[in-house]
Amino acid sequence: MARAATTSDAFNAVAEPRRREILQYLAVEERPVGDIVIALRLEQPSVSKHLRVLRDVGLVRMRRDGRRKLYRTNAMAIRPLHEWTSEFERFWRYQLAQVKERAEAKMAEASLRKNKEDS
Amino acid sequence: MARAATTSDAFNAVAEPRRREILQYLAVEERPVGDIVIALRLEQPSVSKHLRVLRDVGLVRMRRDGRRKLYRTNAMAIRPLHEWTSEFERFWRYQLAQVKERAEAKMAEASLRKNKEDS
DNA sequence: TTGACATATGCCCATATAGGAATGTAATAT
DNA sequence: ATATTACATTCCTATATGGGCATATGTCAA
Repeated sequence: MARAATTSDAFNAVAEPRRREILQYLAVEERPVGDIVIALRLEQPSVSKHLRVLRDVGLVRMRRDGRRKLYRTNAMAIRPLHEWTSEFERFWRYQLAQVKERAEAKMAEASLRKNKEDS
Repeated sequence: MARAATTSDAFNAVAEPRRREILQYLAVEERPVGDIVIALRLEQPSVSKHLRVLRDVGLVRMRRDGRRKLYRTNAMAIRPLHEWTSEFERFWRYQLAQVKERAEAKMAEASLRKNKEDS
């Protein structure tokens, strides 16, 4: 079997670099498909397909405006990803603290050696 | 073309549910492969393959311990994902504020109608 | 109604897996 | 040296895309 369908999971949807770019582009305000095509320099069918995936997982919302369709990022749908990554925050904070501690211990040691030499 | 190789990007690596489970399992402390196999009920070759992907993108670290190999999540490598999702935080906060505001406006309106009826 | 404009889909192809089974390999025990 | 343990890798297969191209669909203008 291959990887689970992108249409069933936000994690898979944002695994695609272009889709991440589209989400950032549409985060501020709604835009028609054509704007995305120009801004990100992608083929129109390609943009439509990515938008389809993003819509299916709820990462973007759409509303019609005449012959155009305005898309916009649904930031709320990104929260689950944010929360998942947050679970690791205390671990990397700990790692950072360790690195700092070791660096300081090294500095102190070097300082001791220096005093010994000077004496 | 298909999606970019998982081995080149942390976003792709965590798109796989099993790999996310492995990362969580290995976040607290280092564990040998066999423990992962038992804890997550996966085939050993499958675990080795996932670990290979995770290692290639730096999401886990490994050290030998006799005939075993101890793996551990490298939380720092998850920071980029956390930061990417954080870029959307102000947008979902805004959305939440909007929802709250509308709800309150509705409540106030209903309250007004109620007073009218009563009078 | 016809035509232009804005998007969405369908098709085909090449590629990237994930899982299963079998096998290879490194390190330790006897 | 040989068996055993603990992993890693390879081979094969079915499936899931993503891009390019052509075409269908929907909406508004003349």
